[in-house]
Formats: sequence, structure tokens, C-alpha cells
Amino acid sequence: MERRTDMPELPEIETIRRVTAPQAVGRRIADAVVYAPGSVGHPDAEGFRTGLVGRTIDRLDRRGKFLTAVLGDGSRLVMHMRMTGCLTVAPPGYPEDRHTRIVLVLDDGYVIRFSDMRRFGRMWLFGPGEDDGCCGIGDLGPEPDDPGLTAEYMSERLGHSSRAIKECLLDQTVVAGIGNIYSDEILFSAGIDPATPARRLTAEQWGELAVTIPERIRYFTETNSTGPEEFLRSGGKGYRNTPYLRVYGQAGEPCPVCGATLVRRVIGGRGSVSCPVCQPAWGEP
DNA sequence: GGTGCCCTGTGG
DNA sequence: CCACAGGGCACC
Repeated sequence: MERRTDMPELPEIETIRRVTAPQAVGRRIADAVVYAPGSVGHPDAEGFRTGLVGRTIDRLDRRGKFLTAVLGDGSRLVMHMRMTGCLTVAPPGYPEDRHTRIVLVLDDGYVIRFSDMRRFGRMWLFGPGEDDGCCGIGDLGPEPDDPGLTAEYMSERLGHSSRAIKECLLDQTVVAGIGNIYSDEILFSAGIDPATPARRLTAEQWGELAVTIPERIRYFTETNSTGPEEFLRSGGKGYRNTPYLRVYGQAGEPCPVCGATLVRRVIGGRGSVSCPVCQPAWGEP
């Protein structure tokens, strides 16, 4: 199976933020173009567009897989890339990707482009003080590097759940920012079978997860690091994590640790790859 | 708790 | 031509 790394999870969103922020923060939005009204999270795409024009971009923050541009009047442009969304900052006249859905023209002529082949991604604009609950950003659990993401927190939250631990890691209300790629990588590094019901995890395994989740997310955030020119040339997809993935997309290949054949299963409706030796099945109930 | 849907492109 | 990819959510 081919490895695909254009699905943005926390490390990729952080790369977008790090590349985009220096080019966007402090600039004024001179114009906005909505090619795809469906990519706007509100029914009134024209109100979304006019609400952006003239505002300055004061900050660009990340929370889980969400990006939030805080604007000068206190309104917030909230963005979610879902499966195939990406942002680029291009100089005037730079060729436009055919999947460009929303464009923000900055006052220096540079253009922030939201490209999204499958149109799952969304942008929302919330006015000053307006509730942003509809986009889901308020339901997120702790960040992977939050000191509150402890073994105790996870075992109390999930210790009685019959859900597979893989599903629990994908639950954004449990921990924010983990998707299908890094849940497989985390569980491989932790030596835990992704199909293990959460209530079967031992205290030792909860402890291992509490260490492994921040460690792996930090590691992949660093390996993803790139610069603005290279990121633009790659069309906003130039994440460098591919060579570092150990199991995702590697079904049928030898385990990088023990050499056993990596297996693929569907868990919680998601393709999951794991090593049957390094991630042994839990004991029968 | 599970299933289907939104979308589009790719591989078989 | 169809199965598949999957984040998040509506809907049982």
C-alpha cells in the first residue's frame, strides 16, 4: 500500500501554522474570494466574505487540528483541513491550484489559498464574542503535550470503555489532534494492539501511552519541519514525515523492529496497521 | 454503540 | 467500473 501523508493531523497543522503565520500575521485582508460556498461553514457565504475584508490578522493559533486566525476586531477565522485541505501563501500571480476553494488577498499582494480536493474542509467566521460551538473546537480534549494528559486521566476516562484503544485515540474529545496515521504510530511505539478494548489496558500501558503520545507527536512535528518556499513549491503538502513512519501504510512489509509481517485490520471503520509480535493481542477477558 | 454520508482521485 | 481512502458528524 502506498503511503499517503497528505492527511493533515496535528503535526501537519502545526507545520501549516508555522509556515503561514510569519507571512500572515500583521497583514490586512484586502479582499476575499469564495470559489466554493460549500467550504464555508455558514449558510451565508457572502457574509463570511465581507466579514473578512478589511480586518487585520493579529494571530494564528492551533488547537488540535483547528487553525484560528484572530482578527483585529476580535472576530475569529476558524479553519479545519479535514482530509485534503491545505493552506499556501503565494506571491502575486503564482499559479493557482485547481482545487482552490477560498482565497484571502493580503495587503502586500500575497495570497492565502485554501485548497481542498475533496471539499471536506471548512472555514468559519465568528464575530467578536460570538459562540463558536458549531465548529467543534470547544469540544476538544487536552493537547498531546498538555501536562493534564496523564495515565490517570486516560484510565479514568476510558478504563470502563469497551471501545478499541485506537478509536479512543481518534476521539478528539479525549485528546486533540491525533488522526489515523499517528494513532497507528503511537500504538506501535507503545507496543499496544490497536484493537485492545480500552478497559483491558493495564496501568502500565496507560502510563506508556501518557509518555508515548506527546513524544511521538513532538517527534513528527519536528520531522515535518519545512520552510515557506519549499512548502509553497509542494502545493502545501510538503510534509516530510513519510520516511519516518514505521507502520502506517506498511501492511505486508516487515516490522522495522522484529521483522514480522505487519498486518492491516479495520478498527472503528478505519484501516489500521500493526505488528502482531510487537503489539500482542490482549489476554482473553 | 453502529452505519452512512459528504467528496474526489487513485488503484485494481 | 467499483472499492477504497478517512475526519467528523447526522442519524438511527
